[in-house]
Amino acid sequence: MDTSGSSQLDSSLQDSATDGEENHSGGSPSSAAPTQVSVAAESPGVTVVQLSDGQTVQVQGVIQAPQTSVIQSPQVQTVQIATVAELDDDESVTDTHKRREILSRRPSYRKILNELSSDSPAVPKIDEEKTEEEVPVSSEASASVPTSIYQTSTGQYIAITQGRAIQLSSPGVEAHLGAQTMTVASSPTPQPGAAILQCAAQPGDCSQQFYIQGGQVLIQAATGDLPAYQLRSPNSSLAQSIVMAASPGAMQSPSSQHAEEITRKREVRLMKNREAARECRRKKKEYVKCLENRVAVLENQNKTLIEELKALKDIYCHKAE
DNA sequence: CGTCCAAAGCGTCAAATAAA
DNA sequence: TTTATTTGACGCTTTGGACG
Repeated sequence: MDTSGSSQLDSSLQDSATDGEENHSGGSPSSAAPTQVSVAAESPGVTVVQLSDGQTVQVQGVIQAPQTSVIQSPQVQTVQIATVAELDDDESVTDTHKRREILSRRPSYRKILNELSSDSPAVPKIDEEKTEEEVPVSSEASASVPTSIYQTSTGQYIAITQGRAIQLSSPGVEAHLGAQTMTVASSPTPQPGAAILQCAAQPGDCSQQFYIQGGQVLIQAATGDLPAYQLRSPNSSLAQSIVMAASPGAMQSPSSQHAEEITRKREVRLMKNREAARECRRKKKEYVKCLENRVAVLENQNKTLIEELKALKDIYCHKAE
């Protein structure tokens, strides 16, 4: 009777967790070893969670149990905890500020998910640099056979051919006329000095052909008139940001070069932030999924415990009669 | 088929926080 | 202290479904 209940609890927890995992590509954080906590429902909508190290936190609004839990189990419930939402209202500030205060106190998704995955090597760490640009795609129309094809996050295709030619294809980017020179500081390649990239317009289409000295790999490009790129050495996974040293075609005066420098820095900053925002949203979605999984697990757990309690009450009342 | 609307996504800014 | 990173907020665009 009671054993069936607990086994059902285990299986339901497992089912719920694996159901959620299907949504994650690289493995769910919820598959990580759980943090040992004890849970007590203090007030409706607020759950007080005692961590194993004695720290007490409040989790708000995860479970809205219709009944108050009355089970005083001798054994500590083990659940996984994803985050702590510390919600201290302060009437002395404006609503916007208050909201911002609350939200800004929230730990980063990166930290939360890293905590969840810290004990499970199968779960990839969040801060690991993703190399999704290195997913090969079908070879495009190129005169020489490309040895590597990369897709940037902006949808551009970069093909590196055997002859050290880098072809950048993007429907949205106009071809730059003339040659572009990019300087690379502290190149990891054996080649001394700066790497030179030349960009020549392809008359037939909007693609660009880059010739690179030193065998480095262009791995990322941004859309826009003044893109920023990353170079990666073939024998090193360490990417380095590079910048356009000259705008296409024209030599410039120092003042306009300064303006160009400012514009370029801004472009690089915007591109970085763009990528960061994208990544942040991805983390947030993952985090929300993780919480939803946890809600499902805890709801199942609550339901099972309520049923168990009811059964025990029945037995007790039967004996008393 | 065109219009409306809600949801989702994206880029940017700004503030908070972390790291150097 | 300075610089880099993270993330909420805001406005805009895109997308998909409902409706006439």
